[in-house]
Amino acid sequence: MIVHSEKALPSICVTCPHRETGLCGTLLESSSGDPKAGHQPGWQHFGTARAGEQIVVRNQAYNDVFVLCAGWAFRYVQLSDGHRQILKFLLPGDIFSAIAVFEETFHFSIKALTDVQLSGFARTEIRAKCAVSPDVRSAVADSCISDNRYTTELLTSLGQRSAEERIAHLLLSLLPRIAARNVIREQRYPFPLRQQHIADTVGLTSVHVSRILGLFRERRILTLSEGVLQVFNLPELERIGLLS
Amino acid sequence: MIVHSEKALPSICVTCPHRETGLCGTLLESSSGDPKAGHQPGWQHFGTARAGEQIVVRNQAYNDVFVLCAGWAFRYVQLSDGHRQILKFLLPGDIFSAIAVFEETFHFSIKALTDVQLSGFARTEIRAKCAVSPDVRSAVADSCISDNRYTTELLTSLGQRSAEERIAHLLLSLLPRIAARNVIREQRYPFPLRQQHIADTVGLTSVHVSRILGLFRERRILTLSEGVLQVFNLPELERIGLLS
DNA sequence: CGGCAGTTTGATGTTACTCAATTTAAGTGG
DNA sequence: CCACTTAAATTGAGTAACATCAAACTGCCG
Repeated sequence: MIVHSEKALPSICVTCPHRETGLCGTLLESSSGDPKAGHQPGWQHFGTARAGEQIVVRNQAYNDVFVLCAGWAFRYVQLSDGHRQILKFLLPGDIFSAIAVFEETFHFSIKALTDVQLSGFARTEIRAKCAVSPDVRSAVADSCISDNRYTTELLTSLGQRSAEERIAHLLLSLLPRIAARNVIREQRYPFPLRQQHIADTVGLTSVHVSRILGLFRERRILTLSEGVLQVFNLPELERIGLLS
Repeated sequence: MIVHSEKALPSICVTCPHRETGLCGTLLESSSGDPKAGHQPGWQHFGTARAGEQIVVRNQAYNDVFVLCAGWAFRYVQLSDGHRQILKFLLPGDIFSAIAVFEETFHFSIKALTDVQLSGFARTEIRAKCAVSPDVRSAVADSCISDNRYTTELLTSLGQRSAEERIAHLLLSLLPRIAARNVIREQRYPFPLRQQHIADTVGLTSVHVSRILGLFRERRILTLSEGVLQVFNLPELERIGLLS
């Protein structure tokens, strides 16, 4: 049930910041024949944030639709008792939330996991483009759909699966997304999550996550340390985590 | 964090079937000045299903966008080992899935909880209307947004909350939706879910759900039997289930 | 009356949490 | 390069929450 097909890659903004040649993906391309025409000041901005910094505050109003250009971030909900549910990890090219095209406020917060670069596009502009360009429309719709699908999978994982299965499933869901953005050699994936992040995603404590990862290591399935996830036995990992 | 604001009521199709006067909501209204003009054969169909019947099969292609007209249904994912995750309960007026406007296949199944009546609108027609009418566009967007929001809440509930809290939260999320469609006297809500449905929604066993409901009954918070949910102590239920 | 689906209850088992101590890793400043 | 500090990961022991299994009970319908 893992969503493997990431539709090639979201072509939005992956390479744009600080590059003369950057085509800023569907959004900019669609605005006119010339990609650069999109880079008018006033409706598009670049920004950066340090690791750990909160970028988006839940229920606060924003006039921009944001896209992550570099680094990792994550959507989450912070509860009053200190608990935190992480909803999704964002990788370069991901829209913070496709819903932002229609709504001013987010129903989750967003925090930078690593140092990040991001772009903001004025909502009014995007809506205008949406009305005109089928490409933009379908880019937004696709993002909405894949969000929905992913959330559903995670929900199913939390509701019906054991700790091992949830963690395996989470890792499996991230592998293709990482691979789409990095050259992977010897099954070594750049992986900036702390065990606490995994715990907050799959609804376990970091202590328990540590134990499960220890098990995976003992069984020579994978190791996770120093920001690198190395997978030794992918079939076994899939056997554990590929719910269907 | 409960989504209390249901935007009055989705006005789509609540009253349409078998009624001369039925205005079939935004979709039909928008098509022309005359609501009845929408009721052309060929692009709109009515249907019924018996309680327990599966209406939509996951990953199967449909040409219609469905709306529930009467009765209850639910979205779910059936796993190979017999586990089932229920994603959302559908009440009269609910679109089966707003995503269906953009995609042919559903990433979940749908089953009738009670006997139901439903309408199908040809996707091509809806897309055409979408392009033309801002009302239809925003109706679809709203449904997409509220789906996303609801799924996120349930996810957070499963990931971070105890059995009591999850069940209380689920009930609280249903109350206003039921109240928007029924006259409620003495806090008695029509409530067709079996304990197994609750269990499959919040990721518990039906045995455990029974125990928790027993506790709630002992503490005079609520009773649930014979298709009726009666709430005695709403503030207490909210104290338990209103995560924030 | 018997049968069936759903609920309740009890006894027991397992999973995952909590608390706390220890180890490891990564800086930081001398 | 080495103490010192700090965040993260690991480990162990005890506990709480929830699952599992099985039996009994309820209401309903033929």
